[in-house]
Amino acid sequence: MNAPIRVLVADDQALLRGSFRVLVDTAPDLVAVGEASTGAEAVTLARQERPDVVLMDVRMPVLDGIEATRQLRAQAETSDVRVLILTMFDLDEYVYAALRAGASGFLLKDTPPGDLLAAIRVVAAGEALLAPTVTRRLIEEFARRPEPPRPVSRALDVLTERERDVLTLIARGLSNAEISAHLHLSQATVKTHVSHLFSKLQVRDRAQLVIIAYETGLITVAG
Amino acid sequence: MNAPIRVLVADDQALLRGSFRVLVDTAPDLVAVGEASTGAEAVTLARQERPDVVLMDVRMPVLDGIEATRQLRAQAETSDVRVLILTMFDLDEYVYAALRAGASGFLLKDTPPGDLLAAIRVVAAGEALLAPTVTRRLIEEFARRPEPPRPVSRALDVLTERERDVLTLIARGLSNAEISAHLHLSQATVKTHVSHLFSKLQVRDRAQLVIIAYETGLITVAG
DNA sequence: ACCCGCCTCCGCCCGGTGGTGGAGACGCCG
DNA sequence: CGGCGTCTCCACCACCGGGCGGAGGCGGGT
Repeated sequence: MNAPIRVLVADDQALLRGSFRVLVDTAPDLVAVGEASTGAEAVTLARQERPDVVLMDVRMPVLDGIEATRQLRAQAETSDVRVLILTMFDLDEYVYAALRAGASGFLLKDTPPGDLLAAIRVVAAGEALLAPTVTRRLIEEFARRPEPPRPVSRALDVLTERERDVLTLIARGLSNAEISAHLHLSQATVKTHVSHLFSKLQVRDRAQLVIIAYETGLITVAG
Repeated sequence: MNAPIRVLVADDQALLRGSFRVLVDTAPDLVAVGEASTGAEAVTLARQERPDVVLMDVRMPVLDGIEATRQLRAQAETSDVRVLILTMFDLDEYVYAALRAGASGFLLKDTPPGDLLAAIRVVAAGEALLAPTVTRRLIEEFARRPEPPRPVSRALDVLTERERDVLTLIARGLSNAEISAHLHLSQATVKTHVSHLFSKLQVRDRAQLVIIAYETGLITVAG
């Protein structure tokens, strides 16, 4: 059998800390290697005890669980530690911040003991696990966010190649004169293309063209 | 006791379909209400049988599970159906596409029977559930999305509140006249604000203001 | 050969945009 | 109180931007 999974419990409530410790030690393949009552303590203890998993409360004095997670994951010595966040409240801010801080899991404190132990094993194995409500909202957030299949082509494939060139430069902030120089065209030609862009894209002025360029993904913010 | 959870099984392999059906019917609170061997079949059957949960394979003839999910979630009559994706492979493309299509869960076919039944109950309750490996990668993907690190204030905090108002409307494509109407100002005032924006932000025209609005995050693409 | 779409260019007109300079009202603060 | 910043408004002017109509070359498709 493999070495037991080393678990560190960080929570400012002694009672909860104790019961988690007992729970962990009832499992033959898990061993509690320490308790911390603040985030700072958790970080230093983790350096000494080298746990595989830290059960971390969100709300703790001195250093909250989110920030403690961030520090653990950022420091070379402890960056292989998996953090399982345990909280009373599954508030969005907590969840997103925790996941970004590098947590591998997010469970509510009313999780059945057996599930919690299973979660520790999952997290120790390098996988991740979330409470169902958290999963749902993460999915919603994910689905709502970044639609890579931008309707780029959808809206812009009516344009000719040249028109797309001009649109791109407009979206870079160039004037008609600058575009004509840039593409070795006369200003008249540029104006023609611009007019075609207006009618094809159903807009009024170049400012609205810039909007379309961003909204369709022809231009991206970081670019 | 509540009414049993109605489950529809969609998979092109008859053997698998059958065993899932048997499994579902062993649970007293679950009832299998139909089987579909294609995505199209799943969609039409879901309209008749009104299941609470559809167990959906990704790879199916005629209409794949992703697209079938999208159709189920899009149609008013079946949009309250929860879809639980079951697949052999937890490929990234499948996962992301499925979640965006509106799936409430994503499990591998080697999931223990008990876990699968539990997952069906979770999904039927309106929550969500993912296989641990899927969860891990969703979190990574989510964390990698570099949250709007608002350089907004950095560049735009030299602006007065009113100027930001005007900038926002410019970035929506409004003309000076429209802005004046929108903010109950005279066009002269709007022009003043716009001029201030030009000098403060070191740009030449409103098209370039739109660019800045997007680049600083004052305006975001999804909005 | 013919048509059609794209790219290129031209002239004319005019209106919104943008530059400059100034002014009054209000609230804040030393 | 007297400055200071913000918000509001005005007038004048120049020019770029945009609408409109027209035209020629060029390549692809029927």
